[in-house]
Amino acid sequence: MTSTPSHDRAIERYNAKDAEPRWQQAWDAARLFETRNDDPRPKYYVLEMFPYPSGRIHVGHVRNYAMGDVVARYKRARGFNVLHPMGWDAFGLPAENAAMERKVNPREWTYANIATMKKQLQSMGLSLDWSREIATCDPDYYRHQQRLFLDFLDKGLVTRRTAKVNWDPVDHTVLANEQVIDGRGWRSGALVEQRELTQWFFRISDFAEDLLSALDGLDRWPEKVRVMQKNWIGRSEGLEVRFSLTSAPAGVDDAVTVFTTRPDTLFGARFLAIAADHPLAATLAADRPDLQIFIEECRRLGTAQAAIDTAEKLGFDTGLTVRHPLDASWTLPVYVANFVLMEYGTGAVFGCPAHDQRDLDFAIKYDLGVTEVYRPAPAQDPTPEIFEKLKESFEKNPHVSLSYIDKYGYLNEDYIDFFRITSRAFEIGGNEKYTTDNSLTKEIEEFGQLKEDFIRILQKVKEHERDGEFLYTNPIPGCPRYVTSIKEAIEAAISECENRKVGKRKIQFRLRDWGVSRQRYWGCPIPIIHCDACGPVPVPVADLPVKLPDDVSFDVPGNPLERDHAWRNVPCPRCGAAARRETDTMDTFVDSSWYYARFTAPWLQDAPTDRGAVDHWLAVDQYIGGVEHAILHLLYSRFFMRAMRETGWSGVSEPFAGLFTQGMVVHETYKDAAGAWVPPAEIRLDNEGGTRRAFHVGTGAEIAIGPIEKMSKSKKNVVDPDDIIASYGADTARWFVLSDSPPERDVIWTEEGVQGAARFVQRIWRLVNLAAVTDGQTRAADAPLRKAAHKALASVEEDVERLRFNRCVAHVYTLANALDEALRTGATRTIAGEAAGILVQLIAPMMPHLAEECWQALGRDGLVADAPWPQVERALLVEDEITLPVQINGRKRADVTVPSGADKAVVEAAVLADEAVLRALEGRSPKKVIVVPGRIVNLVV
RNA sequence: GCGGACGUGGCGGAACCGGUAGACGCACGAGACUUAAAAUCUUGCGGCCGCAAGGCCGUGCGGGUUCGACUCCCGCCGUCCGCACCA
Repeated sequence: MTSTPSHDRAIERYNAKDAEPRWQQAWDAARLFETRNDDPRPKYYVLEMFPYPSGRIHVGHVRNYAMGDVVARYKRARGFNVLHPMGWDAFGLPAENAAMERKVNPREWTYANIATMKKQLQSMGLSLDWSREIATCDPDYYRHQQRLFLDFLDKGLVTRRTAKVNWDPVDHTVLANEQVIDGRGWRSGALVEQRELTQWFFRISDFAEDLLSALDGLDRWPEKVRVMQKNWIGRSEGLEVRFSLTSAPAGVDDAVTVFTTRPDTLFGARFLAIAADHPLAATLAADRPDLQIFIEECRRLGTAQAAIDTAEKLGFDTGLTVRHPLDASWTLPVYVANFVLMEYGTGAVFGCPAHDQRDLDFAIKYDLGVTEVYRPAPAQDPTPEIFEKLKESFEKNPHVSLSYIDKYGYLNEDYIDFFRITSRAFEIGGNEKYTTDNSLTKEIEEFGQLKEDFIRILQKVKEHERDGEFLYTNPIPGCPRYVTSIKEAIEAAISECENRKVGKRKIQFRLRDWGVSRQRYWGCPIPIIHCDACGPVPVPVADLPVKLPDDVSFDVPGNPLERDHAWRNVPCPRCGAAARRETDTMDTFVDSSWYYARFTAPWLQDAPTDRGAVDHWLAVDQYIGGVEHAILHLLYSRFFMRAMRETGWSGVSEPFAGLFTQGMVVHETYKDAAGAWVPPAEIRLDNEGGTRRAFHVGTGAEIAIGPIEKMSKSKKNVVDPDDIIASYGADTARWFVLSDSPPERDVIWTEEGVQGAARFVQRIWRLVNLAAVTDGQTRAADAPLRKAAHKALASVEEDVERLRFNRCVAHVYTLANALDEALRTGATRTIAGEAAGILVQLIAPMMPHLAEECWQALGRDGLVADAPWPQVERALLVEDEITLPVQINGRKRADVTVPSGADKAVVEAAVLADEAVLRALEGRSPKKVIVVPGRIVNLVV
């Protein structure tokens, strides 16, 4: 007997509003997500980047946490002891801005936001261990950060020095290099000024080499992020070389040191250029008003960036000259130039106009001349006669062609092609493809038995392709006149300079130390007391935390800590004399650099971490967050783990073994006739006849649909998760953000999409309820259903592991369709119930509340959130029969069905007996039959 | 300028290691149920030709390798992202 899913039984609609809080309470009551450190099961640490408590969560958070929750719930079902904590990145400027604008206390404002957002997150039904919740603004958190600071200081990982810093005139604070984007503050957008201040620095550059090389081991990080960090660290190898001044003015070094990655072009040097901030420039400017003016101008233009491309290269001739390090008879003029950066290398460069566009521009402008060092080897195309000769001779005897290479000294594309042809002719390549570079390498690897000569030719081809060939017109001593590799020349130049003691090999990094001092109130106080006699003295560990004062006012701009004399004036811990607290607080990126480690034992009172817990849980197995933190947060955290290792607080050095950067949630924009932005909540969409139109709900006026953009308050294209959860439920919202796009790409939030998700929630509910009571008797319907269930199960497993949630969603739909079909064709209750159970478990990580409700409807015991993951029956995944497409000359002409294990001969016979095949062959007999077992058959006629 | 990613129906996307292009969803069309609507169900849905069977074309463009190319190679075009006077 058959039943129609929708009609024969009245099933109440699934009521998310009622069910969701009920199941959230059930999970809480069972303390399901509280994780114990001593649990013997294998650990799995899944973490999403913790939010800043700005006020309310946004859909971006929903997407981020939904993804993390899928992983957490799945891994839990797979038998892992999962750590999935949540906290608050709670220090930062918005709290102070709110204090100034609304006269609220930053602490109260922050904690109120935390309360709101926590409620919102809880309404999403996330499997979080709230017992480990931390807020970085809590003294119980930042006291340990102060301890780490002191320990780092003790180990020499923190220094204090005067430095030119990026000053944000709007936020009244210093910014790290990483926080200056296009010369503007990352938060305020104000043009950054340069100021000279005494600052605390974390010596991240001490770890530059390790931070760089360890990137290779982070194979579960996106390539993109690794490349960005690699570029940011910016390692370059080269030479530091001294150009001695012909006559040094009093009070300056008698030489200018220059860093170069191209010492092989030293003999192309025509001038020396130093930065406007170079000490030599400063000294000279003391009694040179015109130079002083020039330097001022450079500074003004310096960070303005407006259009560095169009900015003219400007120089100022100091009148000084230097001697060439390799030939004292050469002298070169010294310029102050606006394109030289004091922050990189030594703040001085030598200009080689022949081989650098920028140097050439400068040399032309100031008439400094050009000396050529390299000239490309002359291109000699082989005449057809020569080519034929080569070919012929190779065919006769591969060795002969060597003499041609020696004789003509060139290798060009034709020649390379020639080798491909000839090598195939000799059947040394077999079926292998010949591509330019890889295959040549492969060739060398695979055919190691080839005659040495041949290998030599191939290698020479490769070198040619990589470096070109150059004639060294003005060679460095000890370097051949003719080079195939620039590297060779560079090496020669470095050894020559080292031999003559005018320079030394140098590895230069772009990465600078991390300045952490911030002239702000709402941050972690730096635990230092300044004493006139003793200098900066660390606060004794016993006196921690240095707590922020609570009663502060923001009536005047600037840092209220500086005005709080009661807080500020304290005796020196060393000598007891009157002293002052450090009033700077730490960059908030410090707070987020180790919170994931604190989560492993957040209850500890006396220490930042417990070594056992940290070493057990770290590295985080799966970290998920926005790509905007690719450099700042992720690099700082990597530094922090290393610093904590040095100070004994951790035994690991990489915090995040797996990293995933999810895309944004974007939305259409809407503009009314007056050009004002209209929020989606006020829009009614009409899709009549496939044409999308938007109307205002209130006025009915047509609204223009604009481009899809990142959700922003200014364009009002924002949807509030609370509204979505209120009208559709958390599961619908979670399902939608996981469903439409691959997780690393942006997802477009659409009303239609959300409604589709909501419909599916009801459909699952209906199907599961029908499966629970179906009285079907058609055994034939059972087998395909079981097969479909286990196929979906296997596919979801694979795709969750690879975080391809959009594909998981598709597999679930496919199983739902199969269950629907099976119910309609009368599958038995046992099998329908089993399949429905699998379906429920598959959706459980994504739509946990609905899954519980369904689990109950199926009469299963306990909570699905606590149920072990079902076992795939591999036998069901194997088909008995398989339908193979048959191609004739690469075009599909027929299908044949054969037993799945059939060997080639059987398949071939079946194909050649097939009617459709015979018809398509039109009496021709195939020249060749290609059978790819289990895949395809192709007949060549 | 340097580096990276991407380009597939009306839309989001799928297609494993080179083996039936368009899974799954959204939107849309036709139909059923309904007084009606919603919900639900059935069905169609890359383009062109055809009543149909079927055929031809089709994964940004142009070439190539292969029995066979969205996938590999060469050369273009376009979009997005990151870095950018880095010596």
